[in-house]
Amino acid sequence: MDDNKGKCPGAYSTIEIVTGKWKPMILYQLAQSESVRFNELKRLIPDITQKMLTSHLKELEFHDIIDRKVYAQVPPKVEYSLTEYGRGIVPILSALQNWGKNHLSRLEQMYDHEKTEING
Amino acid sequence: MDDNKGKCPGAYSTIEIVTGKWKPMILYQLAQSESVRFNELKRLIPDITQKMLTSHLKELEFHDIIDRKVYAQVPPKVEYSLTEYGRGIVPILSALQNWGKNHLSRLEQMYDHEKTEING
DNA sequence: CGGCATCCGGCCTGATACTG
DNA sequence: CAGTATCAGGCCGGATGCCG
Repeated sequence: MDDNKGKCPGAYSTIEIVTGKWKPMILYQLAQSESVRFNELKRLIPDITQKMLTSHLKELEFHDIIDRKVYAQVPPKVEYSLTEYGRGIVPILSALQNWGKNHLSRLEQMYDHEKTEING
Repeated sequence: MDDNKGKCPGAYSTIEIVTGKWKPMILYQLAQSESVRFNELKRLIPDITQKMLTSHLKELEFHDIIDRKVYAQVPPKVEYSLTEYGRGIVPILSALQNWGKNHLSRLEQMYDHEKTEING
């Protein structure tokens, strides 16, 4: 990793890429299948707006994390998929998820503990 | 905010915690030593403002990632350190950093390649 | 030394309407 | 189907000044 005087550990580039309210879930969904169409993604992530989905997909494509394949036909068809490079992020997502799940159950435990104290 | 019927990976809780322009670096710095004082952190992260440092530290403390130890004395002294729990994040930071470094060197390679093509 | 309060600008996000 | 365009709001981050 970067030395101290270089101040910023390389984490930022990753965080910048993974950050965004929906990017982790987009990547997660893409990691589940070979390729996903635009509206399918929208269906898989109901709360996302088209604008956010589009812009995030664009960013991810720019960073060469995902691949965008356009079929010149009517009706239009666009498929998104993780690039070989993008698959390198999956383990990080997993780590994030594992930690997050762990964290959530920890929170629940603390909550239960509180309840127990109150009820007991 | 998490699960849309279990579809959302727990990544969010982690991202929420680690996200913030400076949090990764704060955690990184704290991971380097047993404990760090407020102004020391500010010195280690020159570009951060006091406000951001304070608020981020508060959030991290709230999430039980870091410990805040106040010495009732003059001049005041406050030390921050990773909690045992917080140390669980370090591997994630490392993964982030590794991927980030990889990514950066990849970018450099692409840049060099472009230059070569232009110059050649 | 280690904060907090206030104000402010910009980016991120979102709702809605339109296009090829 | 897969976007683009426009407008609006809210939160994040930054600068400055005050306090124990």
